[in-house]
Amino acid sequence: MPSPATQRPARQDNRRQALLDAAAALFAERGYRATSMRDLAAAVGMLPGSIYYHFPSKDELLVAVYAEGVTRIEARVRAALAGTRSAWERLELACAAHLESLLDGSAYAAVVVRVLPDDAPATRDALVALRDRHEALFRELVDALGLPGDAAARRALRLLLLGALNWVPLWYRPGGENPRAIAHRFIQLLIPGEPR
Amino acid sequence: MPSPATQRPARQDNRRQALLDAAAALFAERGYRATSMRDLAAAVGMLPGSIYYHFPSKDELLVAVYAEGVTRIEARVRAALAGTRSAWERLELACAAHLESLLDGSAYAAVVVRVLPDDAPATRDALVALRDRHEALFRELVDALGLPGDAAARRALRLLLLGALNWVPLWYRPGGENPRAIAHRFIQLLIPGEPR
DNA sequence: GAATAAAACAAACGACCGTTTGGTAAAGGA
DNA sequence: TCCTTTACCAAACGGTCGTTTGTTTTATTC
Repeated sequence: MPSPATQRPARQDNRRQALLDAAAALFAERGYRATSMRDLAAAVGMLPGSIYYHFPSKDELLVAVYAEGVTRIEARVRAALAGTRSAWERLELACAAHLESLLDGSAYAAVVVRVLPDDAPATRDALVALRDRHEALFRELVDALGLPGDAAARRALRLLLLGALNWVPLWYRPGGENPRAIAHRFIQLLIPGEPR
Repeated sequence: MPSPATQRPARQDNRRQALLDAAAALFAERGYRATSMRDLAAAVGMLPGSIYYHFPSKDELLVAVYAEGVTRIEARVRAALAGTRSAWERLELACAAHLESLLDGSAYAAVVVRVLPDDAPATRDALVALRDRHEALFRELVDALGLPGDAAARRALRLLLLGALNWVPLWYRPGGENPRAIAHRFIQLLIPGEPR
């Protein structure tokens, strides 16, 4: 018989989270290849070899950070959509939440757009699958707009928007417009039939 | 007295171009850090140390490739704009030319969006300056649209568009819509006052 | 054909890489 | 108390990195 949950060893994988956090910060700041296991070990105060008690390889560590990043972005976007609103409003809120994840948010989210799947070829498929999972959410939001045109047109809108959003970290400076304002501007540019 | 131009040593820097070409191809395909000087030397059939006769460092080599990439994209965009047309048509042609550079075109252009300025920190400023030079061209095109709204709105449109375009290589597959069609779809999504 | 410069070779430099191995202190259950 | 598991240290493994140095080949010029 399995022991009750309260008896589970509390000491298990204490530093795993610290490692993930440090890896996310370093990967987001310097990139995957520019971050060495020695950098990471120094950041959490252990020796390089000790990392391998918690993770089997650097690649697996990246996948773990990446998965956590996608999960966090998704959660933030879903939370922003909690109230039912108009389709365009929902899309704007999703964009704002996505952007906030990349810019204000934890380093995990930044890794998802900073580290390209080809940076760690062995993990390519895993990373792409994670990325697709998140993009499916935007597919729903765009489909809900009820726009004219075929599926290819909706796909174009989705890719246009996600590309623009994911590129923001390359030019964003904390002094300027905040993520919410940027999302609002982007959506305003895309709402049709409002010639003003 | 300087000798006439016809007497200038024709043998000067013969393989420099071959090196640049190979570097562009490798940087575009694998990224900057994933490409070693030994990979590059093997690609052009020389020994690693020989590269340093033509370029003082790997970083400088990247800057040279990057500059050539920006120059080629710019040239292609300007060529596409040769005939005078409406402002929106001009913007669409510029987008199509930009996309064709990234997708069909030489590897030089791909390096400009594949390699991020932070991948080689010492060259950051140089790469950013080159990128800005190219973006100024799009600033002109967007300003020429005569849109309502302030400069910040025009800036948002420019960054939205360039971000979306530069992200295309991450999802583009040769089988689907060609660069020209993608540019057309993107612009259609952005032309205001056409509710259909 | 000797002198000169261009362009490459051959070999190594020290530093750093991801990872492995074997040992060890400390905590928790029996 | 003994014993197992957890979590780490200490030290090294082979390999690759960007780069330097000294020498040699190759082409051009006088």
